[in-house]
Amino acid sequence: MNQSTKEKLINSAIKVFSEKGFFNTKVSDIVGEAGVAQGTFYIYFKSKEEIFFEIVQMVVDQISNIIDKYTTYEDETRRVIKLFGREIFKVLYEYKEIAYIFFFQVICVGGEFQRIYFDVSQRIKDFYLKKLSKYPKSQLKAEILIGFGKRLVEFDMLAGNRTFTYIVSQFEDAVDLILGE
Amino acid sequence: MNQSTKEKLINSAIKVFSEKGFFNTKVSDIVGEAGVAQGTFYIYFKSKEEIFFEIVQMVVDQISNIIDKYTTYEDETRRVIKLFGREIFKVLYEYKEIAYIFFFQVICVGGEFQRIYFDVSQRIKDFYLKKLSKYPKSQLKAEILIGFGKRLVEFDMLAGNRTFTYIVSQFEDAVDLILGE
Amino acid sequence: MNQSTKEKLINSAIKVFSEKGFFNTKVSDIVGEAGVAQGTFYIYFKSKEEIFFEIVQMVVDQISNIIDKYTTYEDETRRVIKLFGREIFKVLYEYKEIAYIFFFQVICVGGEFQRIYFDVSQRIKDFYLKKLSKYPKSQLKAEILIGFGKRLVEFDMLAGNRTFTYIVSQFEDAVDLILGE
Amino acid sequence: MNQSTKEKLINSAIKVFSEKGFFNTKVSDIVGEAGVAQGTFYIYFKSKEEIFFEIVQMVVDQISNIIDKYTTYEDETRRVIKLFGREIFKVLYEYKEIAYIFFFQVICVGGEFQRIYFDVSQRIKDFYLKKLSKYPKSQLKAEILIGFGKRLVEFDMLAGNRTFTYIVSQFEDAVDLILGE
DNA sequence: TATGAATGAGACTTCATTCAT
DNA sequence: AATGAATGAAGTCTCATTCAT
Repeated sequence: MNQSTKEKLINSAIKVFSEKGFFNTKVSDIVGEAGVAQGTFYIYFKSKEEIFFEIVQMVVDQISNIIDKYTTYEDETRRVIKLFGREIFKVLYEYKEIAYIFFFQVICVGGEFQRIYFDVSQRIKDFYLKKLSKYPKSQLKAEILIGFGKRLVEFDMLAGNRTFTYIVSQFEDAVDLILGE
Repeated sequence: MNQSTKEKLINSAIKVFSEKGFFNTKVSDIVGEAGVAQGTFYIYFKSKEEIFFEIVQMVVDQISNIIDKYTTYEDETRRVIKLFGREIFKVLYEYKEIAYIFFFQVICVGGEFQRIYFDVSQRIKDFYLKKLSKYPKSQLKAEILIGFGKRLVEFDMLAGNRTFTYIVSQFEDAVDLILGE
Repeated sequence: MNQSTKEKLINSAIKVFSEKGFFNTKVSDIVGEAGVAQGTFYIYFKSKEEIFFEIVQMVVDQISNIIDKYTTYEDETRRVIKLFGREIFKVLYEYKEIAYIFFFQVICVGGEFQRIYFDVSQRIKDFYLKKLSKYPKSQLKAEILIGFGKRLVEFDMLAGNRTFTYIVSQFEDAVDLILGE
Repeated sequence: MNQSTKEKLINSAIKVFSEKGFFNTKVSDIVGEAGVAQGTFYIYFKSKEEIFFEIVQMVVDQISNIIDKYTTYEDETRRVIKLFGREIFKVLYEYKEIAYIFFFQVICVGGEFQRIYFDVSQRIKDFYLKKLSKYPKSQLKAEILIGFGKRLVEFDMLAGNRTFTYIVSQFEDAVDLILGE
């Protein structure tokens, strides 16, 4: 079956938002890219904010799922964290454009989006904290891991365009360094 | 002496940009806050971009100076890095609103601003790299330090409103953890 | 038997027009109320104007019939006028929503509708004139009766929601006052 | 001094509203008539509703003043009512276009405007009631006078374009007929 | 007949920028 | 330098109407 019109709009919006940013994107850019009429947009979305929200929600949901999955995953800490990281990076790598939007646009849009961003961030931190609870300086280590993870996404994956393998190996090296050994 | 009109405009712009973000700020907000007429703005700035640029340049200059200062500063690595960090945090702490703009707005505006942002980031990384050149895994350690530093600024200083002392002590702990001991 | 689709549309349109007015009513409101699809509307009506026209025509026809009936009705003037009034009020009372549309919406829509409105008004006036032709100041009395009748409809029946009996008795009192006794 | 821009807009709006009605008037019609740019409209008025409101308020104020003036005016009832009517008609005659808007547009726009319309109507009725309080059937007579007055405005003055003298003499005749003699 | 997604013209509104004073 | 009214391009959004199924 063909892509539904709504899907076409979502995909076009992802493309355009990631190219020009939220504020520099006009609804006319999105419909132009999708090849539908201006009015069609408003059948599916109340506003530009709404389609942006749906897109952001996609990343948030994916990340949430991974957090949930590994929160209850029983294994050696170091292993769990590495697997968790690998999976997060995999999703973000696969949906780079959406990841770009999430990491580089969400904060600026303000309003509820800022909250969503910090919320996800907090949940990742809580995840690390829980896993590291038996380690000394768990708080500090959690912060370092999350800071480095974000750095990897923003600079190596999105801006630097490094390979997935590189990202993951960097992360694993960092885990080893921080957890000792 | 009184603030010059241009200074008034810059200060108002800093306030408003940091409250509402670049795109949600109207020139009329800036002049309203400054208490001058709409037209006066264009005597001092060619456009909204230009005043934003001047503000961004203020942080960039400060950071650049600190980088330059410590690049040629000869002392034990760990000490240099800690002093460097302390000074960076001090400036950002003092000019929180400008820091907010730099960390949360610059990337979204796009165009040359994105370049400026990554440029500063790169120079800090080069600084760390140079200082850590004798350490094993210097590349990784530099990345971790910079990622954690940014995390401290964004989450603890700007979003979380922690004290300056807290920020600095966290940073120093991280340096010790990462450089060993 | 079931209401035909066209009847459903007419009835829904009457409801919605009388609630929101012609201009504030969307075709989507009408079809929504009727429970049919948007496109169905255009099978039965060329445009929003056309369904409005059909509705207006319903009142106009009813009033016309009553005028015709009493124009050739031979009896004492006072009696004829009272009976005529009673019957007009009865129809309007029964179809309050349509009456509302006729009295409060038709003039604003402009175009041919304004003409229709003044046309009906003129015919009622002619009716009164004819019936009162033997009375002194027949012209003035006709005008007073028609002005008062309209007032009764607009303020007491439609806006004020008075009973049918009240309306009629007011009208009869006025007839007596104006024709003497 | 020249007409201020706001005055130009008000005058153009009066012209256009009275020609095409509220809903068929576009802001672009008003600014076109006034010879100013589209954006200029929004310096002075928040919306089309707002300029309409200001115009409606002009009639309401004038009528209110006349009501106030004659409410406390002591003289023979018949004389007071005739003078009151004459003055009301004079104002409406002088500002026919605004009167047209008030009598033929206000009801349709809905919302607060409907309330304003019925409010004025009620105050005129109260005025008549007070003046006629010593007369038998004062309620009925008040209603008749107001119904006829409105008829005169709508059909003779606005639609029929009769002279001011004609309107006033009709009204005075009606007063005499209704109050006796 | 009936559907309802799609269209696109056209309205409203905002706001960076200009310019005469 | 300073003003602030005016501009108009550009964007958002609505909705009557069409049309393929």
